[in-house]
Amino acid sequence: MTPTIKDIAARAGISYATVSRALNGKYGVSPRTRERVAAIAREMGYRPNAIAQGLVNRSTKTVGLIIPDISNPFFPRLVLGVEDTMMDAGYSVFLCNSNWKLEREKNALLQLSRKQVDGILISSIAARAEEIETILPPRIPLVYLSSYPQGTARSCVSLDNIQGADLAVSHLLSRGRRRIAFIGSTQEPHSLADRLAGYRRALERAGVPLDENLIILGEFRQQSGYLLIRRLLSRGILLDGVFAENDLIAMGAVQGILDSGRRVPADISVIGFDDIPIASHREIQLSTIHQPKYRIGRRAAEIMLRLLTMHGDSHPAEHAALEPELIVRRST
Amino acid sequence: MTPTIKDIAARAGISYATVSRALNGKYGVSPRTRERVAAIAREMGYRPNAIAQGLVNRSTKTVGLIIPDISNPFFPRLVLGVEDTMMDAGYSVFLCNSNWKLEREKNALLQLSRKQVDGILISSIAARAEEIETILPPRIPLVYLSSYPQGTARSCVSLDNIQGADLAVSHLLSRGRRRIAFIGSTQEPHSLADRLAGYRRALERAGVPLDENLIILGEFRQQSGYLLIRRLLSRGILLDGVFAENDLIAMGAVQGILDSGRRVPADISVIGFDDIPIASHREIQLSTIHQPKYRIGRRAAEIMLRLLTMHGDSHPAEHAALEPELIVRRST
DNA sequence: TAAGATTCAGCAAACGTTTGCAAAGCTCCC
DNA sequence: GGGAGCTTTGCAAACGTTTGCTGAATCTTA
Repeated sequence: MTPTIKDIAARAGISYATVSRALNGKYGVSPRTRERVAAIAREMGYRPNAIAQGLVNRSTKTVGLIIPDISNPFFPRLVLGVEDTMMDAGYSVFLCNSNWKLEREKNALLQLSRKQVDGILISSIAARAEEIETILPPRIPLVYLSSYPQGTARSCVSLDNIQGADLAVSHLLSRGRRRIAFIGSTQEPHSLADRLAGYRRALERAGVPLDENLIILGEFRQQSGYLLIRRLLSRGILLDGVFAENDLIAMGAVQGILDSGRRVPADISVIGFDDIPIASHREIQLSTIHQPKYRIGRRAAEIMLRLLTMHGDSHPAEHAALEPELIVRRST
Repeated sequence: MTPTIKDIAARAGISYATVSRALNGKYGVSPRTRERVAAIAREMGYRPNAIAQGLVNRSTKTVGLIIPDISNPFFPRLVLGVEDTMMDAGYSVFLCNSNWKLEREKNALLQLSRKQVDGILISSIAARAEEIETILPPRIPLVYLSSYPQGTARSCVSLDNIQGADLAVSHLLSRGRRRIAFIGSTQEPHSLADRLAGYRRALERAGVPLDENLIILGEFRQQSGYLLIRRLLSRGILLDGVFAENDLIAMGAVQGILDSGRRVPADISVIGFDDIPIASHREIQLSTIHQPKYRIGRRAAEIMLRLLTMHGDSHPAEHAALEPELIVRRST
């Protein structure tokens, strides 16, 4: 059995309350006993039981991080950003993958609240805040990152998606493209809405008429981009540009375009979103909107830490909207 | 405040012991009170406090997962495999990134043991088992995945690295290559040793003399592969094949070779290891040794679950060595 | 109807900590 | 030498559960 505070107390011939105080550097312990306790603790290989501490302190030094899918290349650096900063602050993080399912997201929220996490960071796929926030006790710190539901009063860290989409589409327009398809995913309703809004805004500002036939939706996967663009092209619909809601879709679209005998970017320019690592690869060179994934994670974690230390006094929600950045590469 | 078992008891006018038994389906509660308790619990939105349960049950339904770097494309699917299966079994998982540093790995181990995790899965960079196993209380279930230290008596799930390297190098030999460089990383000593052993074995069997100048080491990064191969080529060392310890290095090597004016695979064939997602991309087409990352994760988690339910009675270590699979693509 | 068996519920201890309060010991000064 | 005032320590409750033991109530059976 691993030694407890009582074992140390017994060995030192003092009460375990004193041991606790000595170990925690609390006021009211003589330097002599403090040292003695420290020595014995070291010798016995004592490790504080964080569960017991959590029970009495009502704080577990633990947060939950919910994302759709760690194997999607957008998320690893986001997660790393969170993990690094939380770790540095002495917190552990529970990672939960929702697999793009609201049910699993809710379930993760439930499990995390049972586990008494001190806070939750979530890249949510929920469309509306009530869908998930009602699951949680109202005072638990919650920070959205990268994607958040409509109508939330909680802190968010994300890119300005409207602006980003606008940037992407404007770039295509500046390349003389006029028939620009939008290929998106229904998996993240709120991101979709924003990026679609940016798409519309850019077209409108340029005076290019919107063609609803050019808007098609699937999933955030390469396969999806491939199939959707092929279907579009095979229906004989004219287009000279594609704005994909993420890079995976964009890459699939590029393949689909090539496979249908057209050239990229000569015939059709393609731009994605996210700037996942592979997009910059020499053989791929996908134009895209850069998202500073690690920074988003770090920033969200920093906000979380602030909420955590504020210890309940008024939660002024912080909405950090990072600036999107256009990355022009070979595909446009 | 979230309601506790006592609040329910008060509301139902019974002792909280009975509530506990009712909620847990324990023997000795009449159907009537059982139902009443369930109803009240539901109505009050009761959530069992897993921390309190953990304290008395001495089990937290939580495991730790330590990997070097989630942003390395090898790990996400591994992590997903673990997370999915542990989640299904009702466990939560703490994710820790060691950033390839032994110190951080040890620190994660320490934190996890403080947090009273029921078990630990680790993709360790430690060279020898003592370096890390001495940190842990001896009875805690520990499973290595993908990479493990020398001299451990714990369960492991990994590819047969020697066999995999042999396969890769034999493939290059079968393509008529005789001057085959090995580009590896010092970051995982044990994997390195095995893959180097496989490299040697294949050469020896083919009667091809080993040239120590062809063995160079750096890190598991693309950049590293690029720089190392360029250095090699610029020194005028002849070679017609490269076996890289992982795909990232291999991809860097391919770039380096191209940039120095040689062709792949015409002048120099390149094969990697891992089969990360990008390796199969149409524009990349890297030959490699496939690692079933998700399956490794799942398998390790399954072993963990078995250890967890065996509840301490004799830990027969299980060493699962999965079969490597050669994937031939354009780079060879 | 009474004794024995069975069902149901409550008491209290335990898990490993932290911490408010009280007691004990010491120093110091008059 | 006797308090005052301070420092050091201990006692015990608390955090939210689970569970062994005991007792009360109910049911069986002869």
